[in-house]
Amino acid sequence: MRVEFSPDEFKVALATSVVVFGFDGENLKTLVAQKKGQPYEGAWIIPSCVVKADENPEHVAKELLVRATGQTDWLLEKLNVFADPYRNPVGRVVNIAYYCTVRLDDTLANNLQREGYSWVPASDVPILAYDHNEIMEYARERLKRRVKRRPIGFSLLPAEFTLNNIQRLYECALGKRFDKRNFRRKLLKSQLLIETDHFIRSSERAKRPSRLYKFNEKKYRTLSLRGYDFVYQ
Amino acid sequence: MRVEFSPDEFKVALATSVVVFGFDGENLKTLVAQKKGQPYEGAWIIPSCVVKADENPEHVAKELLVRATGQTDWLLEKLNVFADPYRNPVGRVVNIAYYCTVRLDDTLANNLQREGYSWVPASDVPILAYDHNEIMEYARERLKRRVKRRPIGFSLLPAEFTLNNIQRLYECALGKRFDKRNFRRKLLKSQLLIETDHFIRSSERAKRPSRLYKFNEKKYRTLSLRGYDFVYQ
DNA sequence: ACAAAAGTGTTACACTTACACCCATGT
DNA sequence: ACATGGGTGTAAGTGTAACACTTTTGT
Repeated sequence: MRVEFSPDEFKVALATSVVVFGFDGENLKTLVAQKKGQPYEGAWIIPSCVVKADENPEHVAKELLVRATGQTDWLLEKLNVFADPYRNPVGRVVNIAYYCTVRLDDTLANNLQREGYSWVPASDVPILAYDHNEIMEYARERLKRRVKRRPIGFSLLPAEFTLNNIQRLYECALGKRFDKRNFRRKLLKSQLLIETDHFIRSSERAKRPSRLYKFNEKKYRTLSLRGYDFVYQ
Repeated sequence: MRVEFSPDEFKVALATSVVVFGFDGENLKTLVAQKKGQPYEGAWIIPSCVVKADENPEHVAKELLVRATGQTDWLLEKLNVFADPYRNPVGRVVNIAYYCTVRLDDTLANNLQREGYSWVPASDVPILAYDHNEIMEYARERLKRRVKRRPIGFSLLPAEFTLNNIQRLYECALGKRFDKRNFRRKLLKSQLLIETDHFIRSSERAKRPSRLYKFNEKKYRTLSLRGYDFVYQ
């Protein structure tokens, strides 16, 4: 068991990647970028950044998102480290990956487009450079677990949403279908939703408008404190 | 988004730590070591090791365990990375942590003692150097989740064990008590146990011997393949 | 009027929980 | 005989899953 470091052991570089998930009302999306410069020029990658030896990877990841979107309130969660010796051809680079969820809206989409990012369906991610598909897969699993265990879904939805929206989101995130009646019953029983007086038409073809709900944050905080878990599986 | 590395960004060192859990039939234990040399001489730490820039951290972690115990079949699971910039006073050291479970027996205990390791109760870990208490806490949570979700408990038990053993193990790992009748019913229904014809007396004071069971690995493999989750919470 | 999606209840079954006594054995 | 932990069953309640029709609205 050797835990002393000699100077020539400080030879590793750090990178950070952030998997961002968004939901457009229909499908779950994730953010990718196109790599400039060698190696892998033009290849798709997860938004990523070099971390210098004196930097905090989470800060660097946050700054990356702030620059890309102009938006400042990012709640990142550490995913894991990806550290295969030969994952990067230029040398030993250890990647510390994060993930987060975001409310997709037009301003955000436009800012990102200007910066060269694209949203792709989370269920159909292209081949990515390095080991980024592995990181993406890991993030996907984490999202599944989070969605099952707490009402994280709300961070992907607009402030007001329909029960159909949230059911669709859960179906995308977990990759299965739910019975409408059972889903609603369970969700409403949790008291995490507040019924509003607003209605919206889900599409051109839909005639009858559907009711909008909002997230009961106060209730959620109370439930969390008591160790409540949402659990939908 | 900068993903090009300049040579002077390869300045970070890697370490790996392995949290090892064992169960002695009564209590859940974890392995600690005493640090030699500065800094933190004599402090308790999680078994840890330097990872050179061309090494695979999981291999290094495995070798550490092989050296310490003489035992070679280690199934490590990556926990996470611990990468605060100032977690190590000698420079930027990024720690990639693993955990594993082991059947505690006398040979193992003796080998470890010779190497300067000690088992401490998992519920009462001393203050550790660096951010090792944080790593330990993280491992503890992971163990909880694993125990809930799959019959990982068996990897902590001897080949044959009593229902009281396994209940005690679950109670230690999850930090709560279970009703004996309900616990047994649930466990036996899962068909993951095979009843043997062997009996053992749990202690000097116990008069009636209790029946030994063994793990039904075949059944488990079938169930796993079908996406079965053990789930005890 | 019709097309489209919104919304709504009931029943059977499985699982969970709470609970207390007799049994087998060694001393 | 008694002390010790080993072992067992039942009933009430809760949650889950399967199932199809009516309502509202825009065109």
